[in-house]
Amino acid sequence: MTEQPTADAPREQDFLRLDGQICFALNAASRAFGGLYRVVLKDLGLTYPQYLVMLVLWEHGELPVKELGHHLRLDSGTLSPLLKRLEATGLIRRERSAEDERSVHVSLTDEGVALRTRAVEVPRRIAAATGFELTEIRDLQTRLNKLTAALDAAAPEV
Amino acid sequence: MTEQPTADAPREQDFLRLDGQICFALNAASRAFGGLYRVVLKDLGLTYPQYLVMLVLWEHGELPVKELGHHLRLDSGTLSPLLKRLEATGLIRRERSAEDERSVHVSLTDEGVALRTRAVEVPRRIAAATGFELTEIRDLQTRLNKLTAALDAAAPEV
DNA sequence: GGCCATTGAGTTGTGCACAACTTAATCGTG
DNA sequence: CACGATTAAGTTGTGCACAACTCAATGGCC
Repeated sequence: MTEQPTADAPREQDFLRLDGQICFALNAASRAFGGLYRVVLKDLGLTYPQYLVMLVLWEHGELPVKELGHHLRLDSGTLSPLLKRLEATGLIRRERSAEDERSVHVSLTDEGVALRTRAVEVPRRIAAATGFELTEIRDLQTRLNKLTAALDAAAPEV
Repeated sequence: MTEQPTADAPREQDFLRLDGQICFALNAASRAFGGLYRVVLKDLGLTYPQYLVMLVLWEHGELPVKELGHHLRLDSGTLSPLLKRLEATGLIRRERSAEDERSVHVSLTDEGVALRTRAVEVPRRIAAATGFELTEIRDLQTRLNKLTAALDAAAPEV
């Protein structure tokens, strides 16, 4: 591995510079989005993770917690309390499955279904705020998904 | 604005699909990185946000909390307890400034300085795990920084 | 000099992420 | 059928992110 002090191959000491860390750029962008969503979602009475849960339910309808977690990459440790809060606000129902008593099915209440019509505004408001072209967004998204897949694949062997 | 059902201009109902949300891709990638760092940083006894603080201190030396927060986009509400934990592990010192008693200066202990030699491994192990070319990483990073800047600029007016 | 707005840290409360664990239901195999 | 392994959800504990707040120090301005 040849390492010369160029833009593409930084010197040894540069590896620990904060502004050279892709993860920090990712983290910062993610939090910046969070701030934006917090403002936009306030009207709907949702936090950002709660909004993601609602997206999945609007798209797929009733689902066991396990499936929900698969879509969102979240485990029951995160979802259980979050779903309880959503149930408390009256947007979803949680019911033990009759066929398999281990599993809990999550479904939308009428109120939860109704919220969708108010939520269609959200993506457009967010997209407008980024000021990015849609093609650029899609491209970025493709790369990020590739990156996530690579990280997931690498995780077990690190 | 013309909207036709092509790949670049999805139909109305597709706007609420989870897999169409750039923020989710970002969020997922960020958490996937988090999992990787958790494993790698375990040896150093650091969490990922603590590692970021150490990066800034290794790069800039002694800094007031305010400056640290500026680099990391974090406020005192997040930093104060985090810095206390780092102080408790003996990696940093926190000292009230003599010139301005409102401000607290954060500096590295000998132990904190020494940790750097063990940390130089981290970025390479992470980079290896991504399996991405360095140029691709840099490109992605540039776009993310642009995105973050756009979001920050948009935030006040949303 | 006196007064008030501003500033920097810290505290409190809420919610999320995740590891480690518990509990109960189900499955598989002899 | 019995019994150990597996599975799904939930609980507990730690740490981070952030809003809203407190408190003390500072600075500006009359």
